[in-house]
Amino acid sequence: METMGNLRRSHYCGALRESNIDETVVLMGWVQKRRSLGGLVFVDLRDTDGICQIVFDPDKEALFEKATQLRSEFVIAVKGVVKKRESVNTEIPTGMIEVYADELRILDTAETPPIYIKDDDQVSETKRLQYRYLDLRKPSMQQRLKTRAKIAKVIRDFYEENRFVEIETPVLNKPTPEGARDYLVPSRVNPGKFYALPQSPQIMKQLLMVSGMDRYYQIVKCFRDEDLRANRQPEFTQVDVEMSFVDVEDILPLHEKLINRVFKEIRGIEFETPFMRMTYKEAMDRFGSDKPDLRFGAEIVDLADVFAGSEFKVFQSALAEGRVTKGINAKGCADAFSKKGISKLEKHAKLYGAKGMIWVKVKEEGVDSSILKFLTEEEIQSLCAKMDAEAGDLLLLVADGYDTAVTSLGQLRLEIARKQGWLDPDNFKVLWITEFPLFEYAEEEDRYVAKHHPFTHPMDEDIEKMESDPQAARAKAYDLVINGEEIGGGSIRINNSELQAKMFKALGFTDEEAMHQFGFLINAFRYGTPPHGGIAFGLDRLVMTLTGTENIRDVVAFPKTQSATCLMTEAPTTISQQQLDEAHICVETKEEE
RNA sequence: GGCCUAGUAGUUCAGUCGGUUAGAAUGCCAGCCUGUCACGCUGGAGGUCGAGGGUUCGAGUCCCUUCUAGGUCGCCA
Repeated sequence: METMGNLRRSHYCGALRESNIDETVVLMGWVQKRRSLGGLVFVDLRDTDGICQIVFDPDKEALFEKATQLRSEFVIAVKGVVKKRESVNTEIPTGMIEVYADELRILDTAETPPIYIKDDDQVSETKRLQYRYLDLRKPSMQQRLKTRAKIAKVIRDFYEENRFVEIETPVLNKPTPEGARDYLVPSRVNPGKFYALPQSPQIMKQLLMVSGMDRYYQIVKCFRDEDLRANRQPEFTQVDVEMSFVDVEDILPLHEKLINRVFKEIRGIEFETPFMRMTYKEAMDRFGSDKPDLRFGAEIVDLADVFAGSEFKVFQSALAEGRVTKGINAKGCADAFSKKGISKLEKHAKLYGAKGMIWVKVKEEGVDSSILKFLTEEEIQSLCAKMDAEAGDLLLLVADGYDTAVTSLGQLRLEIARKQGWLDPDNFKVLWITEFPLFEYAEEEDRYVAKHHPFTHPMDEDIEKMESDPQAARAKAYDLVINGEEIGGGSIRINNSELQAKMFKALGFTDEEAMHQFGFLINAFRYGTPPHGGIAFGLDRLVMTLTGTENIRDVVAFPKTQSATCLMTEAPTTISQQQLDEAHICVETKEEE
């Protein structure tokens, strides 16, 4: 085995160009590929910056012999002279030149890697996660991690310029029964007691406003012990922000500047300001979602008028029972979905609670429909007019409760867009969703819970409704949505003890319960609290959007599987009895039945 | 907790109605090859068909159970 000795890297592999011709360089990296032509050996050398071709000439006998021993992923140092290539490779940036080796040191050998180390691999997620350190050698993975770091830097610079102070908040916290499940940490010195890892630094950042820190930000890990999704990991990174003496109109414009700065730096894109705003209600009405994807149309249309006098039972009973009839127009899709395709769409709608789905195909020769025999000519005319339908369009209708109808139609809209390739990853549509409901009814608990969190300020004109009509009370809460993904969200907080007490009461907390859970915050608020509010962005999702990937694992160096395990380290694991004893934990093992 | 998909060579996959010794590509190993860059040519090695049980003369294939990975609903204040 050889060492670097006095050799030191002079250039990164990917950096060499024709301007370096005749220079003597030292490169270090991994053997991507060795091509031996018998009398000539080529090596593609890879480092974090790119790939460069090395040539070994048989005239230098010992060197040549050594080069033939090279295998994939050997780590080597090469000293040589940059020369213009006899035959260029236009596929790579360094394709005009190559390095004629004078010296080769094998710094480490390597076993044959269990997965391919190239971007167009087809290796399963399981293998990639098991050998993550090899997977991360791929240029695309390195690029995404670098982009992630750059995004974080742009964000830090922005907040520093705007008088924000980055402050670290505790990782070991008081557990909160509200909200997501906590990850718990036992305290050795306090037998039987537990910390919780932060779901978000929410309360701490509000206390920093009470402290007079004025403007806080932090790029911080948060933890939620909930089931995973393509865009959800149990630990994730939040860009967490809080500001004093502000209202909604101060926070949104400032963060439009931030988003524009990030998109400009990373993608060269700037959005028109102010960003589009849409109320929660409008988003639900038009898109059946509080995170609408505006890259395509097919908006939800209310069809109550059209079928007011319908003979069709489903529409009749819908009308009678206070349900709604709504539809979307999938432009030009009449021929895109066969009987089977439409049946799949209906199945998709049913996933979201719809009891059924009606389809209408508009064609030159007339309409075809699953309920054709129930439709009068007048209704067809009226339907087509209302939905702006022309020949070639596919109309999908759902008659159901409001929530089910708009949600299932909103999901159908997305499913069709996916199938039809309407979702251009390089087309960005950004908007704010505002005026979220303050409360949400939790059926299993039979009470109202905070839609955002219990410190969210109601809209000034809706304060009365907290008691009189909780369902209708709106909050000073907002989400930033890009291409159907919730990128961030926040709210103005309550800064008045009386209003906070009213809020806890509306949520069904007794004074004792409120004091027990949030006493320190309630106490803090007694000593002068500025009006304040904030926002938090999901850094992982922002990076996903900017790098055009749909899976959060692509932007996290060492992610967890869907069952929240790490295939590489095999965390979590059982621990020794000694560790359990020290933590004062007794583990119950289920007996085999 | 529910639903859907997948699990066969190091890797990615094919494997028909249950029937001979489970195939391909790629990777790997060896030999040949002086301008390759998906190098080429020749040859070779490589399999607990995720695991367990069942049906059958016979199971990669059918049935049951289970594990793992992915997607999703619930969940994610």
